[in-house]
Amino acid sequence: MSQAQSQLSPQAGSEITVTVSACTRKVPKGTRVADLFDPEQRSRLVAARVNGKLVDLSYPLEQDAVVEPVSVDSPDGLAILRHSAAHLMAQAVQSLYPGTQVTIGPATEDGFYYDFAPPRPFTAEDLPKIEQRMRELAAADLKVERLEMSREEAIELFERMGEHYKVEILRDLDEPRVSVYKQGDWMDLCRGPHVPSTGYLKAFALLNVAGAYWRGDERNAMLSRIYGTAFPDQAALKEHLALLELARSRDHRKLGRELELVLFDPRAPGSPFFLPKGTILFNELVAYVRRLYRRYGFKEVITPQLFRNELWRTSGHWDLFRDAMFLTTDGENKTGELDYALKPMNCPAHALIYASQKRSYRELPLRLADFGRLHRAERSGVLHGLTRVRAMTQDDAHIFCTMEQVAEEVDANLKMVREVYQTLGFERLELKLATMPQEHLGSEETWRQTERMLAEAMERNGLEFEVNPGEGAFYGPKIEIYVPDALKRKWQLATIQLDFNMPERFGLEYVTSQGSVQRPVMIHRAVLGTLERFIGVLIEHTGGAFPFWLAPEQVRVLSINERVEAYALDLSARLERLGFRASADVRSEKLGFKVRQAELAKVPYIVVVGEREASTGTVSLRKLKGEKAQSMSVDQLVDILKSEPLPG
RNA sequence: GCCCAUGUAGCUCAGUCGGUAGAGCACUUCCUUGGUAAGGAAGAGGUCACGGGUUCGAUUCCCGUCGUGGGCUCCA
Repeated sequence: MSQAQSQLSPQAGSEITVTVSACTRKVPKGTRVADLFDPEQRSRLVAARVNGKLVDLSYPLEQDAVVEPVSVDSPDGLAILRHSAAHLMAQAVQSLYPGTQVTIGPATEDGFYYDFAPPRPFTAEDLPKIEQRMRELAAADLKVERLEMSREEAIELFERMGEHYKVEILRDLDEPRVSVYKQGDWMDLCRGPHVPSTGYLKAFALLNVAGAYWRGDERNAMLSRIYGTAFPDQAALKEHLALLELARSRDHRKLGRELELVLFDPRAPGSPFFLPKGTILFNELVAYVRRLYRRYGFKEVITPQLFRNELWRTSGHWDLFRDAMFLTTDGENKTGELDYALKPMNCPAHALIYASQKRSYRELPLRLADFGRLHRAERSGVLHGLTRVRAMTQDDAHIFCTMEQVAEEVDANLKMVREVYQTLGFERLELKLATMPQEHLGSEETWRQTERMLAEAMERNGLEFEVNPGEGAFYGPKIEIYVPDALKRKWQLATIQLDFNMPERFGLEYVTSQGSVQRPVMIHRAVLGTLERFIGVLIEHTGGAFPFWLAPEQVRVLSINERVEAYALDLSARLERLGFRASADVRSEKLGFKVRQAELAKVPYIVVVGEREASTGTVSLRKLKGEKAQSMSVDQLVDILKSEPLPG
């Protein structure tokens, strides 16, 4: 600690040159970063970059440097604020629950967490108490100090404090010197930087508790994680909490039930029932993809649900995917051996179709599409409404093509993906290249080569992407396409994957124009991905107000009284004959009540008819969320309905 | 699978410091025939998730199972 002190005292007389915001000036050696800024500027600063490296505001400048301020409003600044909030929480927790060890506590994309090893796991009831203590510690405006020491000193220090996880982290570190942050009497091993004092933490909230494994490995101890978030000011925090609230109100599990789209029953965990309205949504999406298939040259097939294990041994699923497969047998089988399995993927079935006849280069690319039902034995703890299921339907297809055709096929599928998401109202796509995982089939050389092909395809199409190392499927690398929804959450839906292994395992071949025999390449791809998940995301994205072509109920005719019941029923019948999903609400309820219910059901066109309309053959149209009702003839209404676009 | 929480009417939730239960909405019937987000009345509806244990007695306390939720891990 004495060394830390001495670093802070400037050597009188010597000067260094610093550049701040393109202005260069001389300051005494040892000047603290904070002193380069006037108090007004300083109030929004939480840290600085010195020659590109993030440091505390108390950092003493020892040599010439370029200094950039890091404001709390910048992404870096916000992350620092949240990291400091995590420290504040840890301090509060340790003061309230003695015997609790700290582990790690980083900032995340929209908040922070800290993993603790407490004598007893925390529960939600602990949060208000911790939050209150945090407020007290923030109000005390404790100075946050950075201490530097040797690794050995730190190990000794944390041993003494009984922080065994920190000692473990220290033992794994390479650096000879480490930093420890101190606020009040509380200390934590940390790289930093941090805000100058706890008073900077003005707006934070603790959100939930959860279990988490030490270092993310399920063989390790289960720790107790507390999630929270922090913002520069109360207004921003409130806004964030409001967004979380909105997300809750749009939860597809809630809306799915309220809008009578889906049902879950404990007797089929992870397996949604699609109710009549949900089935319309499902089938309309499938119909849309089928229209695209005609345009993009896919041929649809229907393949078996259940296969003998021999198939899975051939495909490689038996070795690498068996844990996630439902194994079964038939009632005649006396051996008890589970010799069949429900398919978890369609690809082996399509390989069998390919292999069922001698193939010529003239047939390629052969694009086989399949809406087959897949089953995967997802572990019970991961199931989540429609977005994480055990029974699923993908808009799955496998393209068998020559090596030379791969680029064109990947391009076409990227195009299809962009078309679909634009049509469905998702503004942006984020792409990732998922590379060779630990468990994989095929040589590393083939992997690197195919990874390059996918990267080049994205570059060729002017698409930016990140690399997701080790996240490829076991049979090949993939382009993962993430879609941010209306609530800024990201979902992986579409995917394009290259596969050189499956063709090998199934011995797939084609005859070239020269008469020689070649192995085709297989491309796995899905656009909506898993329909169940897609529908879950779409429900949350739209809040249940689907575009007209997807709306389970497109028009509802509301009668004002019994005298116009026949007119209302005739009208809805006529619209149904024209192919629209129409219904009539002729109950003896007040109009306001019927309007309310139709609005809550998110019916896009609400048509009101009373005696005025019945006598003139007109309707009063109220569009969902629409302002004023409009009067028009039935033919005009039909024209409006007919003008609603049907994509594809 | 693991940690924590949780399971009361179709839905959202009260409640019982251990003596087998209640509201609102929805549902059924009746009254009401109303002009753009909730008209009124009556009725029906529950093995308090399931299985054990403690107890004179368990929906309530304890244990287990299953489901659900928040995460971890995995992945579409």
